[in-house]
Amino acid sequence: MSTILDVCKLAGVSKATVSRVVNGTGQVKESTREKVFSAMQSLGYRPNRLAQALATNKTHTIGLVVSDFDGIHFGSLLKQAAASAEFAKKQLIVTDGHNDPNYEYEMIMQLEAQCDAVILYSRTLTDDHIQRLHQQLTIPIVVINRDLPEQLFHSVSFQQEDAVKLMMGHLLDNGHRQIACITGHMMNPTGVARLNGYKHSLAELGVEFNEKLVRNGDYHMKSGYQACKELIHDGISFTAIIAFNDCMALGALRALTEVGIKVPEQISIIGIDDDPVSEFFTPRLTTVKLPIADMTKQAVELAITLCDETKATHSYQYKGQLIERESVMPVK
Amino acid sequence: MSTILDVCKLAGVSKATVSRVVNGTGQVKESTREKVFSAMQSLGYRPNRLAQALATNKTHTIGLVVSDFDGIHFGSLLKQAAASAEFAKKQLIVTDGHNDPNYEYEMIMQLEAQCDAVILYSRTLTDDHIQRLHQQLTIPIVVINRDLPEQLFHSVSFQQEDAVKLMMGHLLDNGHRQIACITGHMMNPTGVARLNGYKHSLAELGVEFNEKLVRNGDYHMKSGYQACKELIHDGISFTAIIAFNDCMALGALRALTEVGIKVPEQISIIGIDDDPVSEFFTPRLTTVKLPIADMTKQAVELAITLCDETKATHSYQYKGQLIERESVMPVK
DNA sequence: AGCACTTAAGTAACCGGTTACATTGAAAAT
DNA sequence: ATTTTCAATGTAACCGGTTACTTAAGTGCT
Repeated sequence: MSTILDVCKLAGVSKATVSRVVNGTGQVKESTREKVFSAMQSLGYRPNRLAQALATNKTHTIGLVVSDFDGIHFGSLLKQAAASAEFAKKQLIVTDGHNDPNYEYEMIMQLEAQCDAVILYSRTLTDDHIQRLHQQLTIPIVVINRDLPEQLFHSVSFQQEDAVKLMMGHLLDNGHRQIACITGHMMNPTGVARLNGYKHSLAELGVEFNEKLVRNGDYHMKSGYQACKELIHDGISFTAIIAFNDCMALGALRALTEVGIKVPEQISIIGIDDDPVSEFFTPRLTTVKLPIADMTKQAVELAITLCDETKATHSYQYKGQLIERESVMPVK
Repeated sequence: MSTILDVCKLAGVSKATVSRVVNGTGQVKESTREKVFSAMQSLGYRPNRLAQALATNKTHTIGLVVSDFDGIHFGSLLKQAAASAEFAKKQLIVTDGHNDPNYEYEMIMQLEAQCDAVILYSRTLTDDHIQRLHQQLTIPIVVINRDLPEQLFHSVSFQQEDAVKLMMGHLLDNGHRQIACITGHMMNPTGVARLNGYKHSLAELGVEFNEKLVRNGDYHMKSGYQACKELIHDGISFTAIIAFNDCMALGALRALTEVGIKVPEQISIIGIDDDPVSEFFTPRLTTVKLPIADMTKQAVELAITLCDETKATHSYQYKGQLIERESVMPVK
């Protein structure tokens, strides 16, 4: 791996000159430029990005920190983040926090020298942690999918509760009153907000909340499947199922299909996410779209903007959008 | 962001001493160590990894280069890679090559100073490119999911052709002779190897190859759906479908379901991958497992090993494994 | 020819660490 | 008491770049 010094020797010029032609800064005589170029060429010289970063305090890298790689949206998030970063010619460093807020905090602080900005998709960090990060870090931080005290941070979030209300509204409009609910993890804000959406929708129509209709899932298909099996096994009566993501809805669909219950004729199902697979199941799943890719793209673009520009707080809120397909029909 | 010099001043010692206590190297008097520790503490000092990397020529980072983020396995690959790297306390830098071999080549060369090893999941780079990379790079490179001249490189690969033979064998054993084939991109080695598997299996049983039974797909559900619709529309006669991944198989399943053709009673379907969703469709999809997560884990571990150790060529080959579920039955 | 001004290139400090080597002081050995 | 030994620390070079400042060589103008 040749360094700038090798180029200097071969071209017979100083480091400064090589640096100038590499970066296209300052004045360099055409003939010198050519000498340097051909030296670089024949050595296969490539500037060491680490050294550049150290010298300029610009890394052209953005950090992505997630609480846990097993999170359900992580795949598409990472994919979109990688694509968006790449598009802007930034590198992406990926880190997870092992679901441990302190560890995660430390990881983020570590990234400071290595990134120009960091994107945080956390479900374990408290608001207080994030607050502190914001104060301590000299680089901007963009928080994704998290509702935070307004106007305090750069953030890209999703209206969780409203999205669930949209789902419930659709079910209620179709006459459903006994609506089973398959939740996600209840330790994090998303799960809580969504459950609130469920409860509030019920309350608004004066339908009594029935604990037996609520089952915990973990966002994976299997848990939706199991939750639904339990519901059936327990002999609970319901006409519709709302699941806190499409995967679990699809798992529930499978469970119903197995025992010969027809969807949507006997039971309606609605999910959230608009997972690409949802429209390939039979019946095609009705859902509320959660535009995680768009949100991620927005977050990365915001982060990149913040690398160079001022610090006025930006925040974007995304709303769910009902996608009617075939898994919901009016109750008989 | 405080530097080592700040710590020096506060603790009243030299850079060397601070470095020693940070790294636990050399001899340091206990009382000095404490002074330094408390200085670090009160400053919230964290060593600059960039500077460390530059000085030690150790980055504790591995690079992951893929041809294109849209590749079908990319999500799970990235997820597993991120998790494995994290587990070994390495950072991960992710880059894609825009499906352009020269750009990709350049990206990899760029990574040299930033990583201790790189993992390459490429479908555009030629063997010759990889050969050259191997010669030029001073860091090890692990090639994943690619069959290369034996013993030349570190690699983790999958027996593509054999896997398809496994699928075909299962269909043929069940009496199928008119087997439609939904392929993937045919520009890359994987697609070609798989199609060979299809052809050779047919040839071994003396079944004539019929071009009309072969349709190109792009590994996404929609393309499987469309390919199947075309097959039906063209009035081609077949008793089974083999698809070059589960997604397309599932798309085909959907297409058949839509037109009222029963799977597997009328038509059998087999896929490859063992996508997590496959067992939630009805009927549950019979498939051949492609252990992409295991392979990725292996590749990352290999890469990490190579960071420190010698250079004897390692290569791992994975085989497909038939997972019989419900989408294949004997032909009538 | 003499002067100011511009262009082209070099010098050296700096980014934030590591590390080979030198130095110091005290304990151990003679 | 003197020498040896070694633990503890400092000095300075180095990693591979960037960049403010300086210097040298042209160029144009009177």
